Amino acid sequence: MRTGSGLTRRSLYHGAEPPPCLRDSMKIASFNINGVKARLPVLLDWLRDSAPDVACLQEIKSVDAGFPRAEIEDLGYSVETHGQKGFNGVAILSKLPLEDVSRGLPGNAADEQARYMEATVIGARAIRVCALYLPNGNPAPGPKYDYKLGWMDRLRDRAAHHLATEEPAVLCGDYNVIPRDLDAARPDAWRRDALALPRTRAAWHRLTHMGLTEAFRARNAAGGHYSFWDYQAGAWDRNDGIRIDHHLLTPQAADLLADCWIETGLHGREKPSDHVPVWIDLRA
DNA sequence: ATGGTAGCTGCGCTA
Repeated sequence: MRTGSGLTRRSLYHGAEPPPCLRDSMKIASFNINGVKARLPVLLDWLRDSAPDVACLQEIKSVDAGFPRAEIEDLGYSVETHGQKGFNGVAILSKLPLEDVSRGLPGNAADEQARYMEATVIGARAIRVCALYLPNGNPAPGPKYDYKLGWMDRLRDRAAHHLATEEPAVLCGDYNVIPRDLDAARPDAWRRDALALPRTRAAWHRLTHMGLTEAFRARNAAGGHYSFWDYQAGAWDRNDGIRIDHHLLTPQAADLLADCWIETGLHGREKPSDHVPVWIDLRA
C-alpha cells in the first residue's frame, strides 16, 4: 500500500531533496520508544535512515534536562519535550520549524502526568500536531481506569476545539486503545483489558464519530496489522500483536492525507521498542 | 491461575 509519493516532484530536482519550503510531502511518524536512554542508538539510526519530517515520541521516561537533545539536533531536528521522572513523557522532533508549543492536556489542573503536547509545524501548510500518550488504564475497573476514561473525555474536548478552528490538525500517539477485534491477533485475550473494554471502545468511537478520520483505517480495511507486541512470551515471533498507535485527523488534515503505514521492519533491529512507528504522509 | 520481559529506580512500579 505504500506508494512512492513525492517521486514525481523530486524528479524535477534531478534526484536532490527539494528544500522544505517547496515540498508537498510532510511525513509524520508516531513512535512509542519505551525509554529514550535505552533506545537512543535505535532512535538515532531510525532518524537517519527513515528521516521523518516530524516525529512524535511517547514514553521518553526522562525529564526534559535528561533528554539527549544535542544528539538529535545534530541530525537537523528541532526538539521540544514534555518529560517527567521515570514514567510517561512525550516529545516532538521536527526538521521543519515549530511554533506555539503547548504542554499538558487541558481540563484537569491536578493532572501531573506528562502525556500531551502540541506544536504547529510550518511546512507548505501549517499543521497543528498533537502528540499524546493515552493512559493504559489497567487494572480495570479501578482508579487507573477512571483516569483513562477521564483523560479520553478531556481529549474529546480538545479535539472539539481543533475541529472548531477548521485548521488541519493531527492527533497522534499511543492511544492504548484496540479499536476493534480485527486490531488484535487474539481479541479474546484482551476482552477484559482496559485497552479493549466496551467503555474504552465507546470513548474511541465518540472521538471518530465527532468527525476525526483514523488515517490507517482510511487507507487499509484489513486486519492483521499491529503496532505493539508484548516483550513477554514471544509475542513478536508469533505476531501476537495489537494495533494501538493511531493518527486521528481533522477534516482539513484528512483532505491532505496521501498515505498511512506501519514501519514493522524497525522491530527487526537490536534492542527494539515494544512498539513500531506509525506514519502518515500529508500533502503539506 | 500464573508468569513470562523490559525500563527506570533504588530493592517496587508501570506496562
